[in-house]
Order: sequence, then C-alpha cells, then structure tokens
Amino acid sequence: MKLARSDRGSQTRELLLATAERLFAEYGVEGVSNRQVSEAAGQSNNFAVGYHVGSKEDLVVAIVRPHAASIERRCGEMVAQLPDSPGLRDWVSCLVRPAVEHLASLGVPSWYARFIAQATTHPTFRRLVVGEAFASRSFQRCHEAMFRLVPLLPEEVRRERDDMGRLMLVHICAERERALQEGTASPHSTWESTATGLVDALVGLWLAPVTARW
Amino acid sequence: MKLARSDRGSQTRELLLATAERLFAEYGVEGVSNRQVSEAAGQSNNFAVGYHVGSKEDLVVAIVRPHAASIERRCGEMVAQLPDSPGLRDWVSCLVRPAVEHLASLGVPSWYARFIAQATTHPTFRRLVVGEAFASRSFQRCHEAMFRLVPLLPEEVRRERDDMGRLMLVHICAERERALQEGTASPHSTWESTATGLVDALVGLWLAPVTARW
DNA sequence: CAGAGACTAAGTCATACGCCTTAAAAGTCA
DNA sequence: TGACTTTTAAGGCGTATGACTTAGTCTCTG
Repeated sequence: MKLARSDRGSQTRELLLATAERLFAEYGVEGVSNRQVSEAAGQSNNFAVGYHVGSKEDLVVAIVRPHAASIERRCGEMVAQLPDSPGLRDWVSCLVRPAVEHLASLGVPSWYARFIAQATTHPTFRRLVVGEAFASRSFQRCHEAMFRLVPLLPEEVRRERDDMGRLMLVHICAERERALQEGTASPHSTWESTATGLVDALVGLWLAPVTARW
Repeated sequence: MKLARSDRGSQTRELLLATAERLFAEYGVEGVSNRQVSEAAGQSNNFAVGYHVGSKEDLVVAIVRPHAASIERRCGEMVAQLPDSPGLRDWVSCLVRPAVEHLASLGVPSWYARFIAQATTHPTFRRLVVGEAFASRSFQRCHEAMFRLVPLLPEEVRRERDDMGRLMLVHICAERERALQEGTASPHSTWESTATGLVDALVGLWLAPVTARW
C-alpha cells in the first residue's frame, strides 16, 4: 500500500514542522534559517525543508494549518452544544475556549501560542497567518452571533474591538505558554484560569460604553 | 566648541536609528541586518551601525529610548493637570493618550508603533524593550493609582489585565499606524479616535466582573 | 525479484553576513 | 600652521545562508 511509503516522508515532514515551530517560538521566525531547521531536525540534507515543505512562507502556513483545523473542530463541537438562545458570554467562550483547550492539549512545553503571536505581528507573515488561522467557518459564525448581541456599536468600534479581542487571545495565550514552561503551576489549572480570565475580559470589552467621537 | 564636532557624528547616528526603525517596522527586526541598515542610511561603511551604536540589541534600545522619554514627559504633564480625586478613566487616559499623542506627533508615515509591537513580541528582545519602554516613573504611578480604584481584583487578575491593557495599547496602535499609512483618513482624527476607543475598552476591561476560579 | 519512484545524505556554489582593518577626510585646538 | 582626534570610505576575511545537484537508499508494485 501507499501509506507506508509516504509515511516516512510525511513523518519527516511533520518532524520538520514541529522543529520549526519550536525554533521559531524560541528565536523568532526570521531568526531561524530553513537550514537550521533541517539540521535541528536531524536531517543531513540541509535543504530538507525546501524538499518537504517549500519556502519559509510555505513552512509557516504548514505549521498553522493543523492547529487551526483542530481549533476549528473544537469550536464547531462547542457551538453544537450551546444552550437555546445563548448569551454574549456563550459566544465569547466559543471563540476563546477552543483555542485555549487546544493549547492545553499540547502539553508542556508547547510552542504554538508564541509562534502564532510572532507570526501575526510580523509585517510580511501577518496576512498569511491571520487568513489561515482566523478565517474558519465556526469562528466566523461565532463572531456574527456575537455582533448581533451587541447591536449598539458603530461599525468602526465593532471592528476595533474585534481586533482587540483577537490580539488579547493570541498574546495572552503566548504569555501564559511562556509562564507555564518556566513556572511550576499545573498546566490544567493555568489554562483553565487563562480561559476564564480571557472570557471575563472580552465580555467586559464588548459591553464597555462607547464615547461619541468627533 | 565641541558641539560641531560631535554634531556630525550624532546626526549620522540619528539617521541610522531612524533608518533602522523604518526597516525594522517594514521587514521585521530579525529580517534586517546591521549591514543593510548602514547601507540604507547611505553610509559607505557597512559597519556604520557597529561604530555608532553597537550590536543589534544596542540598536533596538537606542531606538526605543528617545520615544520612551517623550511619552514619559507627556505622561508627567498629563498627570500634573489631573483634576482633584481623578477617576479610573482619568488614570487610564494618562496611560493611553501620551503614547498615542506621541505617535500622532510623528506624522505619517510613522514606524515606531509597528516597531515596538514586533520588538515586544520577539522572544529575545522582549525583556529589553518592555523594561525600557514601560518602566517610567509617571507610568508606574498611573498604574498604582489605577489599581487602587479597582481594589476588588485578586492579584493574579490584576496582573493579567495589566498585561492585556499593555498588549492592546501596543498592538492597536501598530494596526492604526499601518492603516493610517495605507488609508486616507486624516491623521489627527484617526489617532484621537484610537485613543478614545482604547480608553473606553480599557475602562471596560478593568471594570469587567470576575468569575471565581478553581 | 527487479525496477520505478520516493526519500535522504552529502556536498557545491554564489551571495550576504558580522566583524575588523586601513586609510583618507573632516574637524579641533596648541 | 601642525599635531591630534573623530568620523567616514573602502574593502578584506571567515562563516552561514538559500538554492541546487548528485549519488545512493529504502519501500512498494508489478
């Protein structure tokens, strides 16, 4: 069968992706060359990344994709179990918890949160990554449902607070991931507490009064 | 007199800093070599950065310092003009507006917000930059005053929301700076509106109810 | 089992890097 | 003016990079 043959290749590919994710989180996306990734993954061929994945942009996208899929799946499941006429807090939870629980499922140390924080902040990888990681169906649906529950906001403020929410989710997760690796707290309680804190904060953010402008 | 002599040198140095700030914001801090900075600044000596500033870490700190000083000055002035028994919103404004007004004063295009967003996200430059940019006296004072007005928060939540506020300030300013460069909105109204939006959001964040954990 | 295709090892090549040296130019002061 | 210091110009040196080639290994399929 074909699996066994393509297995070795795809194993190597996944090893490369995991290694790249870790190195990028530790030293910055631009701070690590494809060559270093190949060598750190134990490949004698310094062009292994080029062969199995492609350019650095391809590599970044390839790292994001499976994580995004897992989060999307969790998000879909959570939406399906929502009570009748869910409130703002329910929808916010559907945006926060799938991502946090995915990170929790990775164990310690995980690297994805720090990787994604950097990638979304980088001027050239930004578009690529945001499109890949935040454009899923369930995610979109939660956003729309959420907007309907805060109907008083002008479009501009809505967009602004949406940005704020995304930034908080990404970067707070990155900081917790770092703290978790350095510290002594139990992973589960830390991630659970992070999710609760984020949901509280995001609800407060969306419900904050709006000062008129101009 | 000595000024004239050191003038040429310090002018070159400042040209290097400004060039580096722009290139870092455009292509990422790690994506630009000191050599490229020297050459983009029109210096034939490709070691100009090394001569005038030092290592890349020194360069990053040197870029931050004057901006941080300007923001600190504005913050001090704003605190001095605060009304008697200022409210939460007043102290939040003292944390947000000095930074935003400093960015507005730079004109369009400015690069500092995007630079600082990346630098504070980078795993190795993080400590360096956060210490330099957010550790000023007036800033600390505003924080403490703010905390006294939200006394119910557990220490952990306080710290968490403090992180959130800092992240929002930095990254939202970076997004606005980018939008401003690409878009057509008048700079003043955009920055003013950004400040208002941030203050609204941060007040909402600090006043958000806290769910018990564990 | 033999051969085709997928994968890895090993290494080449031009380019770009950081760091450094040397020499000329610009500026200062006795 | 002439000795002295600071700054800039020009370029060398060893190393690391991305892109690529070639040779060989492994695994399945016919």
